[in-house]
Amino acid sequence: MGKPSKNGALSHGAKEKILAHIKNSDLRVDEALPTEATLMKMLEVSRHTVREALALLEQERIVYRVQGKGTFLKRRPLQIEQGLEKLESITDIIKSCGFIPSTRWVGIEVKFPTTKVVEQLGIDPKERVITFKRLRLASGNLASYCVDTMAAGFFDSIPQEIEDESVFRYLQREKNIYIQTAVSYVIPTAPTREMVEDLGVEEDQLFILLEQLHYDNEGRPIIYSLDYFQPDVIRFKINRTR
Amino acid sequence: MGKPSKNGALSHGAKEKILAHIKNSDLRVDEALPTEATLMKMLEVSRHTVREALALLEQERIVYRVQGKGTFLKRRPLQIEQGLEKLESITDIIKSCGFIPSTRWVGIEVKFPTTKVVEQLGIDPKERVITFKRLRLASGNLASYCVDTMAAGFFDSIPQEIEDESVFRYLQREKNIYIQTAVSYVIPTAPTREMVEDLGVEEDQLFILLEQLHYDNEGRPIIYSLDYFQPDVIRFKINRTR
DNA sequence: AAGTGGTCTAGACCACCAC
DNA sequence: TGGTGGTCTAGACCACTTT
Repeated sequence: MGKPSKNGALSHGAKEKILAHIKNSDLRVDEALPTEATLMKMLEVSRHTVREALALLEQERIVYRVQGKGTFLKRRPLQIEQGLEKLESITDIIKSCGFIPSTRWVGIEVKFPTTKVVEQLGIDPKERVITFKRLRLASGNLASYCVDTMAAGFFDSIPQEIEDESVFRYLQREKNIYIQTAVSYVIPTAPTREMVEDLGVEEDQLFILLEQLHYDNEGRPIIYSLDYFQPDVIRFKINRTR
Repeated sequence: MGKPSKNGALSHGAKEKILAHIKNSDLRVDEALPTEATLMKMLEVSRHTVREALALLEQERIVYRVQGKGTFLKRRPLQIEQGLEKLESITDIIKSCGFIPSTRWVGIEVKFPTTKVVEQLGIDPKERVITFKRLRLASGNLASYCVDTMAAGFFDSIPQEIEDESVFRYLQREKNIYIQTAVSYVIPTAPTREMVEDLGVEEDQLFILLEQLHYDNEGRPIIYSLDYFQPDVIRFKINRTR
């Protein structure tokens, strides 16, 4: 019981048990959780493990802790919706909005990179890049137009495989590259000529352009993307913290 | 030396020493830091403290860790600019963009709340709210138009005091309320009629509207605000993480 | 097999809060 | 003064990577 078993299993399990306790005991907002000493006995783990579990709950904004007083249930618990600060594939964003994601391919191009792409991805100008242009649909409605560019070397062949799958998942599965962070610029914009002419978008429809550079867990730039979102369909939320 | 002294001093100090070591030893990107065992000896602290320090450096995206291999210097270290996911007062945002912040007051109103405000702030419809309307300037240029609404009870008198000071700092100093988080919606928008007529804004200028609800550290909603930003002046960046 | 980071235990003292 | 969370030490075993 007290032995360390799998990686992280104990503190994660402790967190879940504390969550269950919160629900079972019908704890209200701003009421105190059991003390750390109590939780040690309840869960039969060390104080360190209890504190790890509480740290997880604090990170998820479910509780707050006050030195000398105790640990308390935070307001609006379990309503923590993901915001833009959380990096998700667009596939997942659409899913979590309650829609069914689908993709309409506009085109795949393999060519030499523009200077902008060379600068952003830090690759050799003589190395080819691959560009995906896709429309992302949420339950059939246009949600966004996405242009993703990365080194062509990531794809051994023209990928029939990605069909409707997230590029994130493809890179992790096939290339063991984990996209961890992105730096995004938010730009309000009117649709490009290409979008009006080829995609039949209204000219006076406002879009949000996310210009993004995606990095893996070691900090290497991997994907440069331009995503034009229709704010009527996808509502942009950001959880900001000091 | 080995005694716990002030709160967090040791692990924080250890972090700073590791940072200094990174600079002194001219460590390059993707090169390994000293192992945890080595750092224990170097810094004369326990492994737990070393790991706390490394966890801080990892959170700040300065290093990454790989089980079984080591801890490595991340790419683009120390280039971590703040993005929108970091909640700052607009005063501070403008400062950190390298501009000199100033404020032009448009008006202060004390009145009964609209239903939207009642719902958002969760206050009594019979309780008065105070609304600040301000233009925020960055080195003289219009950066944003801000409409902030909160319970009038936070202000004992009509505040001459806030003059050019951030509302955040006022609330902390006078009311011991620490604004910790905000939930923001990003909406691309054309200027309102009020902005065109009263403030002389161009009609075809696109704005980003941030509709925000600010919470204190215990999760209580405190400020409801509408901020219209001119994206030409303030560039919106978000650091996204999985 | 050796070395590295990941997790867990047991025990200690400190800083802050309420009584 | 006693209780609470915050930090630190010492020691152990586990999981993953490299030799």
